[in-house]
Amino acid sequence: MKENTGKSKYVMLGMLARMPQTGYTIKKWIENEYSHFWQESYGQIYPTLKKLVAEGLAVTSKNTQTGNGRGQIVYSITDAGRKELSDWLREEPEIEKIRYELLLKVSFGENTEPEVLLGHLDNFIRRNDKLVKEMNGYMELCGQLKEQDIDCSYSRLTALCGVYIYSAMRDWAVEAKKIINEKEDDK
Amino acid sequence: MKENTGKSKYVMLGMLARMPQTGYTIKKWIENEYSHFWQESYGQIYPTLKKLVAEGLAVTSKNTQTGNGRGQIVYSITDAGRKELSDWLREEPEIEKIRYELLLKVSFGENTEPEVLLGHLDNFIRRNDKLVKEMNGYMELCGQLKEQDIDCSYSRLTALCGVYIYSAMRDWAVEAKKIINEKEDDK
DNA sequence: GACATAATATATCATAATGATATATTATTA
DNA sequence: TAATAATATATCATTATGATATATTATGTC
Repeated sequence: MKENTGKSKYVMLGMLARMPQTGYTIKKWIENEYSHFWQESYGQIYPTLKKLVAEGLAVTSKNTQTGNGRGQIVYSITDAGRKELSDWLREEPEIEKIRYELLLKVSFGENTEPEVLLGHLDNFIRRNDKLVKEMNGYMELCGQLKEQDIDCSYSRLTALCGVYIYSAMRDWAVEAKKIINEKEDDK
Repeated sequence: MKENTGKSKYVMLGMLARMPQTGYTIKKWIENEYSHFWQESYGQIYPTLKKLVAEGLAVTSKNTQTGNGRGQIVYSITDAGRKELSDWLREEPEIEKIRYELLLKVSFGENTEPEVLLGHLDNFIRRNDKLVKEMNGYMELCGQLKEQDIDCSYSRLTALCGVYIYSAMRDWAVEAKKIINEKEDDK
C-alpha cells in the first residue's frame, strides 16, 4: 500500500515550520512562490490543518485582537510535527504529476487549423516570458535578504528551478511555432 | 461557472480521433508518450468512455474474436465527437497543474540535512537523463516514420517539449547540487 | 509439457484534490 | 460615501488518483 497522494499534510507542516500562520497565508504563499511546482486548494488546506491539530502535529492560537477579516486561526507546528516533516523529507520523492493542457492541444493538432495552435503558443510564450521575469525578480530579492543575513537559499533554489522551467517552456514554444510555420510553408 | 477540470473527456476524444481503440490502449499510450505533460487513471478512463457513448460522441464495437485478455471493447469517435474535440481545441488552454514533490522537499530543506537533498537530487538527475534519451529516441522514430510518409509531426513537437523539460530539470538539479555543496563548504 | 510470469483488458472504490461558492470584516480607492 | 479589494474560514459537488479485484492469453524457462 504505497501512498502517492495525501501530500497536503506535509506541505502544511513545511509551511508552519517556517512560521506560525493561518490557512489563508499558506494559500497565498503557495500561490505566489510555489505555483511552478505545487498548488493547494482551500478545500484541502482547512481540513488538513484541523487534522494536524487532531494528530498533535500542530496547535492553534486564536488571534481575535488583530481584527483582520473574520477572525484568524493561527497554527503553529509542534515537536511531533517537526519530527513527522523530517521523516517525510528523507523519503524518496514520488514522480511528478503534470497537466499541461497546451501540450495536449498541440498533440491533437491534426484536428484543428495550425493558426489555432499558433495563437495558443503566442499566449503561452507571453505568459512564460512574464514568469521568467517574476522568478528572476524573486531571486534578486533573495540576494538582498542574504545581505541582511536572512537565509532563504532553499527558496532561491526553487525560484531558480522556476527560471529553468519557464525558460525551457518558452524556448520550446518559440521552436514549435517555427516548426509549424515551416510545415505550412512546405504546402 | 468556468470549468477548469473535466479534461479527460477531450483526452479520450483526441485519442479516438487517431484510431478506434480500447480503454487499455489509451492508458498505455498516455503512459508511454504523454507522461511528461499528462496522466490519466483507469478510474477516469472507463467511466469517461461510457459517458462519451451516452452523449453520442463515440460508439463501441465489441471485438470478441481477437481473444486478447478478457474481451475488448473498441471505441470509435463519431462526427459529433470530432466536432466537440474541434470546439475544445479552439478554447484558450488553462494554466498547467504541476506537483513536483522533489521541489517541495528542496523548499523545506532547512528541516533536514543537505545530504538528504543531495541524494534526492542525484536520483532526479539520473531519472531525467534517462528520460531525455527516451524522448530523443522517440523523436528519431518520428523522423523514420516521416520517411515512410507517415505524419507524426505534432507528436514529435510534444516529444521535443519533453526533451526541453527533462533537460531543464536535469540542468537545474546539477546546478542546485553545486549551490548546496558550495554552501556547505563555506561553513 | 508444466509452470510462472508478463501483458492484455475491464471495472470499481476509498481517498484525495479541485474549483466554485457562501459568508463576513476591514482596508483602500474613487 | 460607495464600491472594490484584501483578509479569513468553511463547505460541497465534481473530478482524479491509486489500489485492488478479476480473468484470459502470450511468453519464457526449467
